[in-house]
Amino acid sequence: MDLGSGLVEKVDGRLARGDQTRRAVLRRAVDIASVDGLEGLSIGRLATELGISKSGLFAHFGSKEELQLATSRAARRIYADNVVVPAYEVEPGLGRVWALSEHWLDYSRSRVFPGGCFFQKVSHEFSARPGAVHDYLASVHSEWMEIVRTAIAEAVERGELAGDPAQLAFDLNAYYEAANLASILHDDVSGYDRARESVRTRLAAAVVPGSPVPW
Amino acid sequence: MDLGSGLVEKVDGRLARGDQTRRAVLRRAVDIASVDGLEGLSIGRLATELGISKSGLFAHFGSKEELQLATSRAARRIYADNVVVPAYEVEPGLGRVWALSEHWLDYSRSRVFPGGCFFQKVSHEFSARPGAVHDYLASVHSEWMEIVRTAIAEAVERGELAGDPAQLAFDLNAYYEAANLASILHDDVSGYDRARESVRTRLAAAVVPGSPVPW
DNA sequence: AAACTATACGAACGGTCGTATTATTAGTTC
DNA sequence: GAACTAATAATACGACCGTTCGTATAGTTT
Repeated sequence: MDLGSGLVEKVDGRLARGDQTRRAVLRRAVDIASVDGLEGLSIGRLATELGISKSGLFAHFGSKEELQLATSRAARRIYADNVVVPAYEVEPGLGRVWALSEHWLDYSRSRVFPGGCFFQKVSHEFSARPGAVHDYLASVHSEWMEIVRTAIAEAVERGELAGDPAQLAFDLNAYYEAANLASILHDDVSGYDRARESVRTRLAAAVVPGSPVPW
Repeated sequence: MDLGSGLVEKVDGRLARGDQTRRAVLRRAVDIASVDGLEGLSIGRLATELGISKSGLFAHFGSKEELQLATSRAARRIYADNVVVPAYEVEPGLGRVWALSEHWLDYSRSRVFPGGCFFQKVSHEFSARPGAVHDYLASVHSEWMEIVRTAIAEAVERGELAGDPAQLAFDLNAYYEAANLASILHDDVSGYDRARESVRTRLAAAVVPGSPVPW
C-alpha cells in the first residue's frame, strides 16, 4: 500500500503555513465525516469548529467535492498507518493475516475515528451515487480487499492455508464490517469478540494441518 | 415479526384520501432514502417529485424527524414482506435458515430498494448520532438479528445444526451485508455468489452429520 | 342546506448551504 | 525596510433547507 509521500514541506522540514492549516482542517474533517458523513461535513461548521473563516477554509480546496476527496485521502492515510503498516511488520503468511484482523478490529474498537471506520461510513453514503468521491471510495475498497486477499494468498503459497484466497478475504472482511456496525449502532463492544471468534474459527478451518497458528 | 396491522382504512376497505397521499409519499421516500439517505431525503425534493406542495406534504408528518421515522417504518414493512414472510413459509429448521439467506440476498440483488438494502444504508448514516431515528434503527437491527438467531436455534433444537446460534447468526448476517455493499459500490452482482457460497460453507460446517441439506 | 373536518395550497420566515469577489494580513526575498 | 507573494478574512450572493401561517377546496356529517 503506497502511503503517498506527497508531504509538502519546506527544505528544512517545517511545514508552510498553509499546509499547517490544511492539515488541521483535514484532521478535524475526517472525525466529523466519520460521524455525520461527507455530506454532513459542511464548510461553515468545519470553519466554526476550527475558529477560522469559512472563506479562508474554502480557498484551500476550491470546492466541496475537493474537500470530500481530500478528506477521504487523509482518512486512507490514517487507515493505512493504523491497520496496514503494523500488519506488514509481521512476516508474510498466516501470521500477517491474523495481524491484519487484529489491527483492523483494534482500529475500529479504539475509535481512531470517533464514528467508527471512516470508510464503512462514507462508502455506504456514496455507494449509490455517481461522482468522483464514489469512484475514489470504490477504489479504496478494492485496494483494501486486494491487500487482504494477497496476504491470504501468501499464506496459501507457504502451505499454511488452503482454499480460495478471494473467498476467505470476503469472509474476513465481512466479519470486520459487521462488528464495526453493531458496535457503533448499539454502543457495545461485544461484537468485536464475536468477530474475533469468527475470524479464528474461519482461519482454523482453512489451516493446513500441522501449521503453527498465531492465536 | 409483527408486521403491524395498522392499516388505516374506511369500513368498506377504501383508503381515505389523506392516507393515499401518505402512502404514495412513503413509497417514494423509501426509494430516495435508500440512495441518498434519510438526510438526503429533503421535503422539498420529495414534494417536487410527487407533484404536490411542500407544505401539504409536511402537514402529514409534522417534522422532518417524523417523516424519517415513518419512512423507516414503511421500509421495515417492505423488508418483512420480502425477506421474513417468505422464509417463514418454510418449516422451522435448517430449511428456514437457508431460506432466510436466499431471500435476503434476493431482496438485495433485485433492488427492492434502488440503493440496495435500506437498513444498511440508513443504519450507517445514523449509527453515530443520537435521536429517535437512531434508536428505531438500532431496534430494527436487534429485531432482525434475533429473527436469524431464533431460526438457527430452532435448527439446533431439531438436531440439524450444532454450535452457538448467536455466533452463527453474526456470521451469516455479515455475509449478507458485505455482499450488499460490494455489489452497490462496484455495480457488480458477483458478491452475491460469494456470499451464497460463504453461507453454504458456513452452514455445512455446522450441519450435524446425516441431516439433509436444502441446497 | 348548513356546519364541520380533512386535506392541500401558496407565500413567506429565518437559517444554512456552497461559492465568488474583494480586501487585508502575514511571510519571504531582495 | 520595501516589494512581492501566499494565506486568511470579510462580505455578499442565490439556492435550498425545515417550518409556520393563513386560506381555499373537497368530503362528510348533521
